[in-house]
Amino acid sequence: MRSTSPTEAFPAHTPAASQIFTTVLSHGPLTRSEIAGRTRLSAAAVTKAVRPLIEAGYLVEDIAEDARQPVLGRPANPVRVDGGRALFLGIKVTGDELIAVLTDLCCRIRVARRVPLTSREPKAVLTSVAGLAQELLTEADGFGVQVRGLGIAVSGDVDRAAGVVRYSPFLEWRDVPLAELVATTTGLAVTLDNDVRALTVAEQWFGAGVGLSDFALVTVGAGIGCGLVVHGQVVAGAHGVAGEIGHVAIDPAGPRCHCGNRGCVEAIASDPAIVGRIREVTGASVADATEALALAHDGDPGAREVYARAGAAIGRGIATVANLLGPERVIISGEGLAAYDLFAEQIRDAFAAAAFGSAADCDVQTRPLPFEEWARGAAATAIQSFITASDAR
Amino acid sequence: MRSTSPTEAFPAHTPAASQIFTTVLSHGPLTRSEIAGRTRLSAAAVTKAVRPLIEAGYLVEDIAEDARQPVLGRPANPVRVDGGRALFLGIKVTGDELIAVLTDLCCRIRVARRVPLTSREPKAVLTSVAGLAQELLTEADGFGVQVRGLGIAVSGDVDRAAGVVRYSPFLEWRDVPLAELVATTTGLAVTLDNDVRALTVAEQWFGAGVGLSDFALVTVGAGIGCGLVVHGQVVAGAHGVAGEIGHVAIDPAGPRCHCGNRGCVEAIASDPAIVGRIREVTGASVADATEALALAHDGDPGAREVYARAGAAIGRGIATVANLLGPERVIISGEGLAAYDLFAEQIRDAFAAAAFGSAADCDVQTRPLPFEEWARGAAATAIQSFITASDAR
DNA sequence: GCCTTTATTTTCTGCTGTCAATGAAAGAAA
DNA sequence: TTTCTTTCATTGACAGCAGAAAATAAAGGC
Repeated sequence: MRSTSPTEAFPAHTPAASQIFTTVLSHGPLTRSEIAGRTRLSAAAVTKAVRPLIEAGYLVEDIAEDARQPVLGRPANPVRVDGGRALFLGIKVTGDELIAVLTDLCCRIRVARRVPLTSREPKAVLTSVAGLAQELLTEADGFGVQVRGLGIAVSGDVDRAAGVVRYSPFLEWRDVPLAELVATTTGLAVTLDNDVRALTVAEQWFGAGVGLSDFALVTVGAGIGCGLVVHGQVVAGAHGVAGEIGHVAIDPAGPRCHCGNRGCVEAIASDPAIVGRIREVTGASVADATEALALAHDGDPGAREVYARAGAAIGRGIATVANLLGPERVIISGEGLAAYDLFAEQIRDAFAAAAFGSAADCDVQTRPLPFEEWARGAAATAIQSFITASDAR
Repeated sequence: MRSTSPTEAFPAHTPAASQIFTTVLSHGPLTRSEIAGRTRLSAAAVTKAVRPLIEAGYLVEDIAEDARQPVLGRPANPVRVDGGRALFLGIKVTGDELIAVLTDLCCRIRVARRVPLTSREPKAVLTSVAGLAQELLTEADGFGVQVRGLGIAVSGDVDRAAGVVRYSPFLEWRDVPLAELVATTTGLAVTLDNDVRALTVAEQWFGAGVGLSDFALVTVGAGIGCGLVVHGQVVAGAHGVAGEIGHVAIDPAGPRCHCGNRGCVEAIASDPAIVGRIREVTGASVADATEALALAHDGDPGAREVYARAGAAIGRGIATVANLLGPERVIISGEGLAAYDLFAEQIRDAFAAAAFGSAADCDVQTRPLPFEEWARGAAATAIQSFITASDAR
């Protein structure tokens, strides 16, 4: 009794149904008339599209609504997504470990797992991924619900449509058709995407990007990444590269970056850059970001100065994005956010100084990023694929 | 017998018809089956959508096709847009003059005019614009075809949907509802847009951006501007600001910019910046861009160096766009292109150095920009409005 | 019990785009 | 010359989606 029995398709064949479902998915319980208003569909169209979704169990009516204030007229009947109706897997592949989550249809994490990666060879990674997927599928059996898809997130140049990792520096891969490999091994519908884009999808559907047609997500940590949503769609770039805020050069006199250039944001504000610079400045033997952070929190002026410069670099990078795209919001996230108190002020100041005109009106937010979040992003892409799969266009 | 008699609507009520028309407009003569292939519609749908467009005279069949090579099967019957079926006006408003063109439906310029602006007061500008429009309307009478729309392009923060100039530094305007004012004065359907975005629309529909879903247009001249097309749509920015490549800061030690920041691309590579810098470096009394150019072409090493630096700045700016958006193509244009031989190499070198990974695969082109081109962009927005006006969604 | 108000559903209708068959205009073959 | 083949184009039947209007439902107030 595996939970991966033959997949029945998601019953949203029309654009309207698809749009309605994602609206409810993102905006929580909504009454039919609210849905009609948001989607600009007629109430009749909503009713018709909602019915099969309820019959299939993907939507449920919230009947027991106690806390509603007495209003005039027939009380509205909110509808919400039944998260428990389907499960999804998300796996983030890094250079040295796999992070996996089992989520429900609302992308809430049910189970999380982490396993180290012993080899970066595609074959070995495939085996690990398949093993981890099997493990989570067994867990999923306990919920009595099918797992309907597996999302995989890999950093680097990833072709989602083709399911191929074109080039991943961390894994040292070129043109690995990972989606197909994992699909044949696990029997699941596999969606492969770039890790930052996957996180952006999660944010767009389930996070701080809900309802926005233009926003940016900036991740700070071992690298500096950026996912962009323009016109309501994640930007993928004509050549597979987009959102490389880490390699936006902000200072020709800055430190050399591993990309060969000088003064990239990543060469100033990534964890390794900060650690290296602190070592250089203070002479202390700082091993990693945690120690660097501790030193700065201890009040070491040299270390604090390094963080301040990093913050300024990030702020300038964000301002560049804002100047070019004019997003409604920028969400800053990532492991590097642990040092937020050390560079928050500089980010804001540098952003405010470098943002041009009303680009400065852009709302800059921060969001903590638990380690499973990357894997959750992968799961979000799987959910997205599942929902839009049956959509003709 | 004014050519602005009551406007009959464009007979493309369905998305398919609209899509088909714009495809033919951009890609020149196409047979019905080619249209079906490009638009991914069925041949039947094309036939049905094309008929009313032919009946209304917007499309015509190219019957006299002599140069066709003998092919098997029934000869294809190409269809093209009858440019002469409708006329449009485009007016670009700068700080000290108006540039106006009369174009046909294919955005080919029929008449061009330039008049100096004596005052920047909204009222005075309105009078000048209306007068110029009337003048061109009279010209249009000679063609015996109606003028179906007027496009106005203004630099600064322009809200196209509302038809309002939110803020224009050159004109020193704030919240001027220019579209409505001109519409009531001239009786024409008026489309108001930012100048660079207008130029981008022209490029997208009639220029080097045809068929591309992601490209950037960079204009070099008195300012450095950038129009972006992402996912097939011109980026407008959530707050009305987008494409401000001129205020991307590339060097914290660079010259101060009028925006208050340091090292903006515009502070290094705009005409005034170049002129100022050449004066500073060479001590020569250079009055304007033309003299600066002459000096550099005479071989003055100081002047040439200034142009080289400008080229490098532009190249870095373009690389930033490419890193963030991964466009398929970047089109460089603008009056500043007159100096292209002086900085072409630096643009390419700086771009190649600063573009990350396959972002460097982006095709960087240059296109001369005659002075009427800005006004033609305005006309293009009017054509766009005319065609999509009847489109329900 | 009736009215008002708001939410939802039903019924009907218009319209779009697809399918499959048919017509048209060539060159090729008999 | 006649017939075939090939490719384009057109036609008519049809399915399906979404909108409009009207009906129905579910409250609260009187």
